[in-house]
Amino acid sequence: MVCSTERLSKEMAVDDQLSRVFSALADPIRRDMVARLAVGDATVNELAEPYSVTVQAVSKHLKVLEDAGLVSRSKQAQRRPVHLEAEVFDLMTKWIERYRQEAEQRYRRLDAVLAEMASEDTRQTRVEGEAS
Amino acid sequence: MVCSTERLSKEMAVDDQLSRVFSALADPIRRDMVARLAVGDATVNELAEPYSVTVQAVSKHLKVLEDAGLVSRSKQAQRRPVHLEAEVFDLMTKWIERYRQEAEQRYRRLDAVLAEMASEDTRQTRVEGEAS
DNA sequence: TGCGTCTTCAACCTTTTGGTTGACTTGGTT
DNA sequence: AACCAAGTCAACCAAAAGGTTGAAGACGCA
Repeated sequence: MVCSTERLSKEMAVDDQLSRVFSALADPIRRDMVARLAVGDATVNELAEPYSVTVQAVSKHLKVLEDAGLVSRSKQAQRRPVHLEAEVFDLMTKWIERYRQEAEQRYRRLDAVLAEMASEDTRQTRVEGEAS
Repeated sequence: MVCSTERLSKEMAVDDQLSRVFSALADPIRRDMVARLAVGDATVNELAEPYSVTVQAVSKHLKVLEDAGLVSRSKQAQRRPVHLEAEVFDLMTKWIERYRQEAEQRYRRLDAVLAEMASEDTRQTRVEGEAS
């Protein structure tokens, strides 16, 4: 296995982004904003409207989402329309699916082993029963 | 749309668990432990070994993972084997896929609109070019 | 130019998080 | 009984997160 510094730094970078993405979506308000943005782009004020927090707080939330790569912001006069970037979701999905599948495979293997043991137990019991 | 208190509380409960799961996986050490547990169950000491933190810290991390429903712990003498629970991953996957798909559909629609506009532009340009 | 709107920046506060050390519980071992 | 090993609990600490208010920057419009 190659362990060059580039690879290491790349791994760490991925790790960091994964941390940022998960962390960004750990907040209900930010998840809600993502849901809103899936419908269409929106300005900061529009995004702030449903919540009982200040616009400044929403601006901070958007910065978190942007740093995670979940969202991008363009310029339209004094407006700053926010756009959802769907690609980053793949990063998470890949990570999740990987370990979910491993865990499930292991579960199935364990199931098979248990079934095997159970059938051996019955055989054993039968023999013992015949012996006594 | 039904807005009974049961439904609301259930929605909030789901929301909370989603927050806990995302939050739990936002930490690199905890993600690493999940990766380790996908291979097989492990004790607290085994899990702590690779990291330069105390066992107590790892114990706390495990509590976070457990509260998120990502992990369960049984008793074996003084050991406390940790087991990965794969089902919770579905909760995240569903959430992610939902909004990713919406965003991508929207992107495709936008693409179509832009293509339409582009072809109209070319037609326009051609007409202008012929006129000048 | 001056005004109003949209947005961000800066300073501050409180709560949460991730870590530490030290004491305690629990269950095997000798 | 004495001891050791695995984990957890409790108290504490520093840094980060999420929120607030107040000021400032950027742009359109009268």
